[in-house]
Amino acid sequence: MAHQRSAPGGTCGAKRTYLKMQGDTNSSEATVAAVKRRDDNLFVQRMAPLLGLDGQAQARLASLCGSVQLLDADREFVHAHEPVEHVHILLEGWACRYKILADDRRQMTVLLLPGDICDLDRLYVAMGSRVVITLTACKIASVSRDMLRNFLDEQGASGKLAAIENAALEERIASLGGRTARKRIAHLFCELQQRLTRIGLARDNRYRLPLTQKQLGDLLGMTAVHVNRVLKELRAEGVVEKYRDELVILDPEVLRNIAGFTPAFLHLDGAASTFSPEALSASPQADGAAVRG
Amino acid sequence: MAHQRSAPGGTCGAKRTYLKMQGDTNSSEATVAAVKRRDDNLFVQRMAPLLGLDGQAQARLASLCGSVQLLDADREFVHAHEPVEHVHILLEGWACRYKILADDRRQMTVLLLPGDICDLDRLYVAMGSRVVITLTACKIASVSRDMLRNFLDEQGASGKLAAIENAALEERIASLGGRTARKRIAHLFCELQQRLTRIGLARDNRYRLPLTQKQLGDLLGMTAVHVNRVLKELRAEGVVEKYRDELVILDPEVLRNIAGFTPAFLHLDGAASTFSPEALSASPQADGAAVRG
DNA sequence: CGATAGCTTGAATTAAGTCAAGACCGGTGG
DNA sequence: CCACCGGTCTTGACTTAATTCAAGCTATCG
Repeated sequence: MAHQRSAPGGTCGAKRTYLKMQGDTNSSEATVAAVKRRDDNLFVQRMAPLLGLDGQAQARLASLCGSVQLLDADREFVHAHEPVEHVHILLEGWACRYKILADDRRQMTVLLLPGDICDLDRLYVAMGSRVVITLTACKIASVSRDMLRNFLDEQGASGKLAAIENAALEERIASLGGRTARKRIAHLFCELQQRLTRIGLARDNRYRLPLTQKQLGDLLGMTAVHVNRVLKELRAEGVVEKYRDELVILDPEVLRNIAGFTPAFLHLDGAASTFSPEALSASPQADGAAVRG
Repeated sequence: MAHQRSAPGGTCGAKRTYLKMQGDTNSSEATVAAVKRRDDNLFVQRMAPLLGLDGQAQARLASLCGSVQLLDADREFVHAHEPVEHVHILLEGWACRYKILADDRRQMTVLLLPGDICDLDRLYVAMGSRVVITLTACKIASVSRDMLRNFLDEQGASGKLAAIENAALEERIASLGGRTARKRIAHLFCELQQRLTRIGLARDNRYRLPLTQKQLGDLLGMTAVHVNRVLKELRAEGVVEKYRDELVILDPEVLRNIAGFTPAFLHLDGAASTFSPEALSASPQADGAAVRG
C-alpha cells in the first residue's frame, strides 16, 4: 500500500513561473471574456443529454459560462477552506482534485477532463477541504454558483450531477481498495479511452496522456517508480505503447481483461442513466496476461 | 494491495435464514407501517440542521418515512441494475454499499449507520451498479423516491446531500490510496467514534463495533488476516481494546496521530457546512507509535 | 552546454497477501 | 450435558507486491 511518498516539493511545490495569465480566485477580470463559440459548447454538449436540456435551456446554460481563464500547468485555482462564488468548468486541458494526506503525500481524488465541472461540491457547500489544480495548461470557465444552481434546480437536475460523480468516486474506491497496481493502471487507461472518446479526444485506442508518472502515481495510489515498472511490463507484453505523451492501446481486449473493466461503469451516458438495460453482462474475466509469473 | 481475496461464499453467500421479516424491494407490505415516533426522528434530526428545516418541514419529512422493515443481517435490500421507486433510510443497525470486483472480491464503498440514506444515488439515477446489504439486523424505512426528491427540491437542498456524500467518498479515496493498513484502521476508528457520537451511539471513546474482521477488510481494502494483525498491534500498543463487539479507544490522542485524523473531514455538521471557519488547523502529525520496528 | 525534471533500472527492504492449522466461541441436536 | 459444527479469530511460515534508496540516463529549455 502507499504510504510515505514524495515530499511536497514534488510536482506542485516548485511551480513553473512562466505563467501566461494569473487566475487566483477572481483576480484577473481581464480574462478572455465571453467566449461563447465552440469552447463552452463542450460542457453544454455533455450536459444536454445528461440533463435532458432542450435547445433553449442549452442556450441559457451556455450563456452562464461567462469569463474564461487561461491557466498554466500546476496552478491551484480552487483552494481549500476558502469560500467561492464561482464554480469552475474545465474547457481545455487536464486538472485534478486532490487531498493532502497527513504526511507530505497528496492523493488525487478526481481526474478532470474537458467538459467536467471542477468543483461541483461548491455548488452546495461553499467551502470544501479539497483543492483543484491544473495538471496541464488549461482553459477554465467560471460560472456563478447561484446562477448555475438555480439553473439546475429549474431543470430538476440538481442532484443528478453529484450522483453521477458519486458513481465515479465509488468506482475509484473499488479500484484503490480492491485492485493491484497493474489492474488499476489498466483500468485507468480503459477509463480514459472511454472518457476521452466521448469528448472527441481519443480515436481508435490512442490518446494524449499528458501526465507524468509521478502524477499517475498520485492518482492511483502508488509510487512513480512502481508506475514505471508496471508500464514497462505492459509495454513488454505488447498491451500498450507510449511515445512521449501519446498512449496507444495495442490490445484493448487484453487491457480490459487485465483491468476487469466494464464499459458502462461511469453511467455518464445520458440515455443509460435512466432506464435502458445497458451493458449488464459484466462478465468477470481473469487477468489475461502471460508474461510475469 | 488487496487482490484476490475471499470467495463469494464468505459472509454474504451463506445467508442466515431465521429472518424475522422479508423485505425484498417492496414485497411484504405488511411491514411495521407508520412508525412515526422516535425511530425516524433520527433521520429527521440529522437532516434538520443540515438542510435548515423548520418545524413544519421536519414534520413533513418525518411523514414521508412510511413503512419500516426489519431485516436480518446479510440481506441485500438494494440490488444492482434493478430500478427502485423507494429510497431506503437506515434507522437501526449497520449496513453498507459495495461493489463487486472482477474476481470474487467485494469492496465496500460506504459504511451506513443509523440515520443514513442507503441509496441516495437512486433519487436521481433510478438504477445503479451498487448493492446495499445489511451487516447486522437492521430497521429500514422506505421513502418514495419522487416524494423525497420533491421535498428536497422544495427545500432547495437537492444536491447538498450528494455533495456531503461526495466529501466522505473522497476521504475514503484518500485513505485507500494514501494510507497504510495501520493508518486506515486507525482512521476508521476515529471516524466511527465521531459518527456514532453524533447519533448517540458512542460515549467517551467507546462504542459497539459489530463488524467481523472480514467485513473490516472488505471496507478497508485488506485481508481479514491483516486486519487481525494490525488490531493486535494496536492492542499491544495500548491504543485500543476490544471486548467482543465493544471497541474502546484507550488513547484517542495517539490514535488520531496514527490516523492523521482531522475531525471535521466529514463536513456533516450543518453549521460548519456553510461558513464557519471550523477546525482549520489540521496540523499533520507523525505516526506516534512506539512499538514495532 | 549545463540545469532540471522526468524516466529507467537495480538492489535491498518492508508491507501485505496466501496458505494452513489450531483455538475459541455460540449454537444445535443427540 | 456433551459432542459437534460453522464461523470467526489468532498465529506462524512463506510468498508476493510494492516501496525505498540510489544511481544513471534522456530529454528539454534557457
